[in-house]
Amino acid sequence: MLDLKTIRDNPEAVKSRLKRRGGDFKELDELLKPEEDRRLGLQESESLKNKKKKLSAEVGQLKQKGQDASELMEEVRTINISIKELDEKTQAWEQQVQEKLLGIPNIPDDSIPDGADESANRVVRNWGTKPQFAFKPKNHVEIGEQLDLLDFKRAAKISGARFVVYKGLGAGLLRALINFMIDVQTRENGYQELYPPFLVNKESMQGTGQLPKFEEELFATRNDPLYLIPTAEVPVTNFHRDEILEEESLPICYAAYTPCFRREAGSYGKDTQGLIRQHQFDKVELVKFSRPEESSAELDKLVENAESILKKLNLHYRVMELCAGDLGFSATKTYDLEVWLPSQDTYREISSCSNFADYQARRARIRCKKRTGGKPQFVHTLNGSGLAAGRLFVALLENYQQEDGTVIVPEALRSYMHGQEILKL
RNA sequence: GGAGAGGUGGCCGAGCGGUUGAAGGCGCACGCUUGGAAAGCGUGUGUAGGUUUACCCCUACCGAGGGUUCGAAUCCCUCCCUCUCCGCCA
Repeated sequence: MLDLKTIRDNPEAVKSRLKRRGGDFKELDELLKPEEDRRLGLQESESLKNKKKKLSAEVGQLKQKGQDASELMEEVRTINISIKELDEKTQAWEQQVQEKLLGIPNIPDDSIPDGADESANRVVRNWGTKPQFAFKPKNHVEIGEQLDLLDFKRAAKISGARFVVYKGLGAGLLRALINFMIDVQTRENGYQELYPPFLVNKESMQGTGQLPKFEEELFATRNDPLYLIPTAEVPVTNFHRDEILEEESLPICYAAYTPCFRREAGSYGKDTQGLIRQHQFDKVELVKFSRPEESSAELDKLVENAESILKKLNLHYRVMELCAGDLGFSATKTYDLEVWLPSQDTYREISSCSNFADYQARRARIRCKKRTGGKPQFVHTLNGSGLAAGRLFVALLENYQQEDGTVIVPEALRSYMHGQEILKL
C-alpha cells in the first residue's frame, strides 16, 4: 500500500501520478475524511488516557496511605466510558481508511511509458532468431498428445477443464526443466533455494496484495482459513513479513519452485486449449529484498537472470517494458519476457519481472535497519518468474519439433534426462 | 486428535495487580583508559502512532484478541504458536 502520510499531505499529487494507470481512484478521496476523523478521535482519546493514567496513579498513592479514593475512582470510571466510545469510533474510521488504502494500486515508476494497454508496451530487446521450419509447425497440444507426453482428456475427467497430466517423458521433461532452472538460479545466479508451503494464511495473501482485492482469483480450502498460492511470490515474500533486516544482508535473493494455483476467473474462452492457461502450473520464482536505492539495478539483474534460462535453451524471445496502463496492481515497474511460439506465430509471456518498491514491504512490514542509525525503513521487494515451467514446456516442444514429429532435447537439459536426446514414441 | 509445559526487548533471563517500556546479564555503538589491543570504567541501545523545524512530550505494544479492575506483563476467557508424552499417519 501507499504511504498514508504522503496521501494526506498531497492527495492531488499522488492521484495525478496514479492516473497514468487509468481509472478514477475514488478510494483516495474517500479515505481523506475518515482519516481526518480518525486522527482527531485519536488525539482526544490519547489525552483522556493520559488523564486516566495520572488519576489511577493517584488512587494508588492514596490507598497506600490508607486514604479514601472513591471520588477519583468514580472519575476514572466516567472517563473510561468516553474512552471506550471514542476508541470504537476511531477503530471504525481506521478500518475504513485501511480498506480504501488496500484498494489503491502502486504508483507507476516515472521511467515507464504511458499507455492504456499492452499495445503501448515497449520492446526493450530481442534475443536469438526465429527457427525456420520446412514444414508447417504443429502446436504443443498436437505434439504432446502424439508423443504421449500430455493427457488433457483424463485430466478433465479427474479434475476438470484447465488441468493436465504430464506423462512418461513429458513428466520427465517437466521435472528436468524445474531442476535445471533451480540449479542455474542457485549455482550461477546467486539465489538461495527455498521450498515453501503451498497453502498460506490470509495475512500472507494480504501482505503481497492478493487480498482483499483479488479473492476471486484464489482457490481456498473449505475447512481451514488457508489459500492455495497463486505464485511462490506469496510465501517467499512473506518469509520476512514483520521483520527488520540488517542492511548488510541486502540484497537477499531467493529462488523457489512451487506449483501455482489460479482460478482464472474472468478468462473464460481465453487460451482454453493446451498448457498456456491452467488452474495449476509449475514455476520457479525469483524474489529479492533490496535496499531502496538499489532496487532499480536489482530489477535489471533479475530480468537478466530470468533471460539466462532462455539463452541456455537457445529459445528466441523478446523483453518488453510494460506501459503504465498494463502494470499489475502492486508493481511500479515490470518487464515481461516473451518467448517465440511458432504455432501461434507470436510471442507469449513466459516471465514477468517486477519491482514493487516499498508497496509490498509496507503491507507486509518488511524493513531494514540502517547501519548509520535512524529509523528502520521499508525495503524494496522484487520478483520475477525464472521461469514458468508449463509455458517453457510449450516453447520447447514447438521450437524443437522436427518434421518426423519427434522433438529434440536441448543439450543443456540432457544431463537432467539421463542423456535422452530426443522425444519420440 | 488426547495429556502436560511454555510463549517477556537483538539474544539470555527477572518480574508481590500500582509510577515497569520493563531488573540483571550478553551483544552492539560511542567515549575514557592504552604504544596498540584486551580487560576495566562511563554513556547509550525496541517498534508504531500522534505532536513538533527540531528537542521534548503524549499514547499503545511483554504471542493475538476479548474480559475483570480506579489501575494488568502480572487475574479470567478464547484463539494461535513452540516443546514433551500418547494416538494416528505419508
